[in-house]
Amino acid sequence: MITMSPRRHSQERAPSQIDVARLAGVSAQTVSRVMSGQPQSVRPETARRVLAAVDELGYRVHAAAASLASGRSRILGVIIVSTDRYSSAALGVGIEQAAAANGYTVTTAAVPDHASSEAFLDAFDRLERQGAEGIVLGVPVELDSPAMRTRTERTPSTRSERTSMDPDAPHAVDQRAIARLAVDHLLDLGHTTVWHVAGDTFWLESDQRREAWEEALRERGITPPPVIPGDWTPESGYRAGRTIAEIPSATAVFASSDEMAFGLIRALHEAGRSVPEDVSVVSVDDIALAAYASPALTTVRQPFEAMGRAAALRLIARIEGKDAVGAVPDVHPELVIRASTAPPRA
Amino acid sequence: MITMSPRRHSQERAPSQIDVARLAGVSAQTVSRVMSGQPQSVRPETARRVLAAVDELGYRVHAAAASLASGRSRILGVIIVSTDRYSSAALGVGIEQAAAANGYTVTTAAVPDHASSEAFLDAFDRLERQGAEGIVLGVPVELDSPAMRTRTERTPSTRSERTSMDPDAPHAVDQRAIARLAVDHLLDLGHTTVWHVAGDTFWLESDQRREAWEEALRERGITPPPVIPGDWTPESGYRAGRTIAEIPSATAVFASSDEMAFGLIRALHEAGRSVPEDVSVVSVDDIALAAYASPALTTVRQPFEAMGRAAALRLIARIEGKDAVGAVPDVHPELVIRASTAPPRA
DNA sequence: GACAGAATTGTTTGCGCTCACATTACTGCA
DNA sequence: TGCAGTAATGTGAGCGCAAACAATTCTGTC
Repeated sequence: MITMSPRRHSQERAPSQIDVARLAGVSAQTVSRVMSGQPQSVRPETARRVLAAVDELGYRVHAAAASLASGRSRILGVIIVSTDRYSSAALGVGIEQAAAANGYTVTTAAVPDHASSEAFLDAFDRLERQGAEGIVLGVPVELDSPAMRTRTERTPSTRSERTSMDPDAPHAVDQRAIARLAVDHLLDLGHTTVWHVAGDTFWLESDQRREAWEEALRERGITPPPVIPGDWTPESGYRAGRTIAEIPSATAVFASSDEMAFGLIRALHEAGRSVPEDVSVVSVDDIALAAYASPALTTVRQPFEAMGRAAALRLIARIEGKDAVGAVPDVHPELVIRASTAPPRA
Repeated sequence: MITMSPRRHSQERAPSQIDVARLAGVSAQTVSRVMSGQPQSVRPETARRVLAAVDELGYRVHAAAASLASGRSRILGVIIVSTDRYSSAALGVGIEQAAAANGYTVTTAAVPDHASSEAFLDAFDRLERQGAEGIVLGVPVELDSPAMRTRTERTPSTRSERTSMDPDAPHAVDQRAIARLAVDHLLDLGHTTVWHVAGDTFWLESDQRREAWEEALRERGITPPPVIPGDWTPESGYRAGRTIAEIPSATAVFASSDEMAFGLIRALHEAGRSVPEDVSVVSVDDIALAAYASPALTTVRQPFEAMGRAAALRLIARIEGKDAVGAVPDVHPELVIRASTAPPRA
């Protein structure tokens, strides 16, 4: 049996810039110039020779060395919550897309849902240590603590949601608009009030939607009914549904996620109340399965991929000090009317 | 207005090992020893002084420099398909978990679904350039091409699925077992045959399940009906459902994903065929919403997180030349019986 | 055909860290 | 008390690359 060193999986040292330079008959610096790709001052003929040598040797730039020498890593960090939730996944896809399109790599640090701020700071530190030039905060976090403050001053970061601090963050969707779209739709249908199944209060979005729901109701002179708590999951939606089923006067519900709407509707059906005949339901997200619920969900779509792309793009622009890195996509929520809403029974 | 350099977001250079060493009154090497954490030969008192200096200065190891000097990056690469599909997300969570637990960082490279092998090789190269010491292949890919071969020889990689080549890969779930679980359940219920809505044939799993489905049928002397194509999405399940609705003799269907089952059931209902009274449906995955379909889905659960953890763990073990990095979790599929299956009508 | 100015290429240096080895400070035991 | 042996720390070098600057080759112009 052949013994081999555990670490070296290649037979010999990987080719370096110098090997390429030697083979192409140029200096290492010229190789560097060719590899960095910019239409720099290298004669086409020279570049061709270098590229040929690169090809022959299978040379690859050593990112760590380049990063050390240049001070730039072109790494984007992403802090995500370790769930398989649709929204996180879609957000990640968008971030990755925008990063790749601009020559950035993304490295992720997952934290548990409801992570302590220590866990969060730790994730941040891990990304900084990796050399991340910017960090997308895909998790709710207190930015005002001294510890966070020093960090965000040091390395630029963007949250993927909009806070009350920067109400106009153009890359995050307006949560209040979401609630308003949902409530107005229900009210316009003729319902006299709208109940609300909130998302996990750990997330900023939850409160923002709840507040906007209350506000929309009050504006029409309606006193908001008590909030029914939830946590995004279908299970919590189911529990909320059992509560609502006991309230005969409830004919319209605004649920803060599609997944909760699935559970909610199931509970309603089990209690003999049909949707939308007895109870109308509007939810949020428009996941792939929303159209295949029974009944198909009327929901406020969030363009998650675009949100991810927008966040990454904004961050890259900030890192590079440019005003724009191509157009930052629009991230407006949109009401998708399907079959889970109807006018109240006469 | 204050102007500031675009790149430097910190006021001055980040503290380095030497700064810490100076403050603690030790050599840089000692700082290195303390930072690398192993219970090396450093007096507790010295370590304490170093740590205090680290804290005061806010020092962080510069991963790129460490990587350059040591030749080890402790980076795990992951190639994922850029969809928000539940399975990819959950797999990613598992990988990230196992990586973090072993001191590895993960960096991702997304490729479009149905990516060309060029796109795939490109993703691989990007990860290698980042210094990934191992790569998890979360995407179906031809491993036998010369280009892939040189790459996988150079840097260890693991696919997240099981191939026919290594039927015993202990970290990937046995797709044939999945199909068998589904088919046997249906047949045992008394159905005379089982129709199959396949997943996207781009994915290895699809074919493996289809083959096992055929085999299970033949073993009981049943000639398999034609395969109905699908691509994992609820839309494709819906199309398949319309096809099946036209076949009065079809009373049992094995759909290769829960999402397709949602579409399938919807189509069946629209055609006036009820589930499970007229048609029984078994699917695969057991996503969070499976229990909230109408009817609740009988499905073969795949432990995605565990699969991800297992893949990462195996890879790390390979990188470090160890036999084990803690226990590699079990990844057996499991039939979850809910409400979408029943005996055929008398 | 000579020269300024630009285009192209080369040389030197050091990024921040860990490795391998050298040195010094300790311990225990005869 | 002294010395071997070990524990704890320090020293020099170099990982692979890009920045800064220097040197060389090209233009085009009169």
